[in-house]
Amino acid sequence: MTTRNMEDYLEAIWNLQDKKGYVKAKDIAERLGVSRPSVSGMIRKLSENSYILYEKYGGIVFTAKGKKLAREIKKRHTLLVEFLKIVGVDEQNAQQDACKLEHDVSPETITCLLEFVEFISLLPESSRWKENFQEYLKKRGLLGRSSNKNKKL
Amino acid sequence: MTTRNMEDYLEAIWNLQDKKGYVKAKDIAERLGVSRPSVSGMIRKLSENSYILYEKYGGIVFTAKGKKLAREIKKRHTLLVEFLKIVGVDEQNAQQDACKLEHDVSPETITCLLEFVEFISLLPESSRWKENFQEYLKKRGLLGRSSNKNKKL
DNA sequence: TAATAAAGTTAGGTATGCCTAATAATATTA
DNA sequence: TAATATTATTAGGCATACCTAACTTTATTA
Repeated sequence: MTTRNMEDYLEAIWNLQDKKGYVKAKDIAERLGVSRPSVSGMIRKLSENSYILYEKYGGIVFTAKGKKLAREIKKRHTLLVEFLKIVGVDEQNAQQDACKLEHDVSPETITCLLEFVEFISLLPESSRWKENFQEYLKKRGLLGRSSNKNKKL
Repeated sequence: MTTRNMEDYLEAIWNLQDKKGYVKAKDIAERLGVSRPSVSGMIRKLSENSYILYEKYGGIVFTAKGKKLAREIKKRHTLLVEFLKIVGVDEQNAQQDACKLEHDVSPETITCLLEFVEFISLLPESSRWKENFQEYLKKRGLLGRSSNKNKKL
């Protein structure tokens, strides 16, 4: 099994690979806000569990297993962000929350959220669902804020 | 600050208090699927942090601070369950997922979900939003299953 | 009330994951 | 190429949270 932390590292590695074409321990550390020794430790662990290939002082490459998992995590993340935006969470918060939530959503819930997002996107223009919801949020003064921290729970 | 674990224990205590009128370490252990020594440790911690009042071999009582937090956690949980059910997650999965998700949702997202749930419940009968969504799910064969584990991510 | 059972605590150990300080390897550049 | 700077690793420790085994306290009941 993978821990939430292993998933975070895998996702970070995936994103770095995507963005820079290669992955350095130092960059992982920066991205996750963690010390380099922590990264070293996790790299060993991910390597021992065959999610990545690694040799000391060498480069990091996904195994098939690791790639598959990283891709799933990434998809989960993207889906969550999409969903959160639909219900009115702003981009930045959506990104942050997705990172935290993505470890805990069950496959059943993932499926439901996926269906929900699709359903909304497939609604005919005439339904104006999104517009109505946005209207509703606006009326309640909840749109276009960067934070609602002080709102009632 | 509270850890995710402290929150879980506080919620368990809240629920037991609610259901039985009193709280025994043994019941907490059972509810959380954890050993009695683990409960002892956490009780000490919660007590040291003034969430509960406790004396060795005695009863457990919330402080004002603890009660406030426990109530918030509980509300968060209820909201998440409500929301998950709206998007088609079955009761049991909704309960389980809510337990895991409730620690990570930001206040802003909580607010949005709350608005969403309210918005849906306030829709006029004529909109038949829920029915349409259920219809959609049914067509895709996703309703009334106990699990969708094998569905695509 | 004395023996037994149930509940709670302490002691000691495991695993994850983080940190700083010190060391080793690789890269850079003088 | 030799000195320096960068990057990565190991060593040693801290905090959380869990466990089992042994012990203590409280409750039950014979």
